Amino acid sequence: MNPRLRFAPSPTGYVHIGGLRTALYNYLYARQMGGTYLIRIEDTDQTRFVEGAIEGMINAMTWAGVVHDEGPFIDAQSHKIVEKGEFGPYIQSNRLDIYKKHAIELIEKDHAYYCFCTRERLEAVRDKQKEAGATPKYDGHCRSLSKAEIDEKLNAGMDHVVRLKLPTNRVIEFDDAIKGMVSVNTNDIDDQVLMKTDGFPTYHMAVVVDDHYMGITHVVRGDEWLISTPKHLYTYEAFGWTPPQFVHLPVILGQSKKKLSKREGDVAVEDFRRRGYLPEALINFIALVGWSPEDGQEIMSMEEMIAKFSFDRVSKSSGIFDVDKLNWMNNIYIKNYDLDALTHLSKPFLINGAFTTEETFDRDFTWLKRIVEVLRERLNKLEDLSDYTEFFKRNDVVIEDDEAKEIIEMTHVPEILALFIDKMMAASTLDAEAVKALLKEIQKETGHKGKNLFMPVRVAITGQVHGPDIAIVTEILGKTLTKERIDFCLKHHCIQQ
RNA sequence: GGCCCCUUGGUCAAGCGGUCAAGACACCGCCCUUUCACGGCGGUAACAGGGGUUCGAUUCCCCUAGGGGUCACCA
Repeated sequence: MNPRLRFAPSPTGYVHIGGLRTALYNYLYARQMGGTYLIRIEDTDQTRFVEGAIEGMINAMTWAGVVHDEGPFIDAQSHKIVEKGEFGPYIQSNRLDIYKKHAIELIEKDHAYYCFCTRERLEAVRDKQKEAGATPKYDGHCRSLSKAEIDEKLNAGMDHVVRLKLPTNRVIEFDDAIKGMVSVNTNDIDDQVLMKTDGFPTYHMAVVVDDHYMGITHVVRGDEWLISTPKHLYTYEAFGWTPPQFVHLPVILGQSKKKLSKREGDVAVEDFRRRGYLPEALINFIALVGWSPEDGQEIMSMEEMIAKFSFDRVSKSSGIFDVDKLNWMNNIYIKNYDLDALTHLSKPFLINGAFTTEETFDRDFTWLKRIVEVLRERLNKLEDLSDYTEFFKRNDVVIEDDEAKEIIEMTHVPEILALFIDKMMAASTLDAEAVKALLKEIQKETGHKGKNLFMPVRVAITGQVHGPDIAIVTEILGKTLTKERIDFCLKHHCIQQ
């Protein structure tokens, strides 16, 4: 059978980093098996729908490189959502008739029943159960209504839901691809609401029906669904359908060992994109939270992950999202990225760092590329470009700390700087090599060398005691800017002899 | 609280009865470097606890503890 997998998000906002991993694992397996990966939108809760969320999610997934074969896509021309694939509609709110028809089928087969209990009554029942120290559970009030009673209430137009009619005291067991054998007694599960008062299905109804009709062979989803799987299994049985293979993924926790949440920082893939994480790095990293390949390789392309992925190497326990390691990995990708492409990706941060503007970017491209080239090895994320180039934004030189202050105040500094300016202005070309040669000359002429020579120049130009090779910084700045800065420094920070 | 799942260094993780218990991130040294970063070399650091089974348990079973999930007309 041709494997078919799906990622089924609710359009309630952004794509959570955990959702990205779920989608990725679905994708990796589908690709490895030569199967199909599709996206289905689970928008059965009208109250939680967020405008534009579907588009946002599709964009985010596309950016990450986890691209689906079927489901909703954004049309390049109209920017409207269009569906591709034979198994649609892929948006659940467009499938209401299907769910309704199947709910009725279940009722007719006596595997589901109408329930007319009001929310108030249900709440009261729950409260009473809780008070008595029992587990809250539907009390089965409407389970055995007579045909006449049901018809009467229905005809009277009473609000109702449809509930699954679970058998009592039956153990439902299944073999999860990651967790292994899991068994739950139906006595511990509720008669799940399948159809809501508003005519929409609940998740539990919709997944089963959709996964069946969309030919889903492997349901790969978060751990939070593990407990409700027996309900789904029973529903498959009630319909007489063959259930798919279930694969429940461990959750991703934040640094505080709590479920990764907005409170702890970035959780949306859009956030990582905005900070200048490369999609290849983010994907590579997130794949490794909960899975590792047999050969232990850590840096992997999508193709390599597709080749190496397997569910039986996915961890059973939850993992912590370690930003330090993500940063390390992102740096590796940044260092090895195609320089032209990386420079383009760096555009917003270069603009922010005041190297260029929207208008001048193309004109300055070669120069900007050089900047990215010399800075890339120290970037954890493209966003850092703004920090590392902070000093370029100013026309004055701010002495960073006491260490820098001590250096710039040394008595021989004005002499060196004056010489440096003279020689620099006289130079025909000012590339890094020329600057080095020129510093060499100063060394010969003044006798100052090593730290005593290089550091004053560095501090005079940048105000800092660290940073890229000073010759390269000079090359990037050019004659005019370098001179301006040194002049400023001589005037304001140096002790004149 | 009931039910279900999980438990190797600070973190990600190899391991699937016999290993000096890999590797990576982070951290700490040293080297490279006329700064920083990169890179190279090295180091600190773990099988939650208790019972079994076995010639032998990190590995299999049970109990305890801890963590997580779930108990909605949310997904």
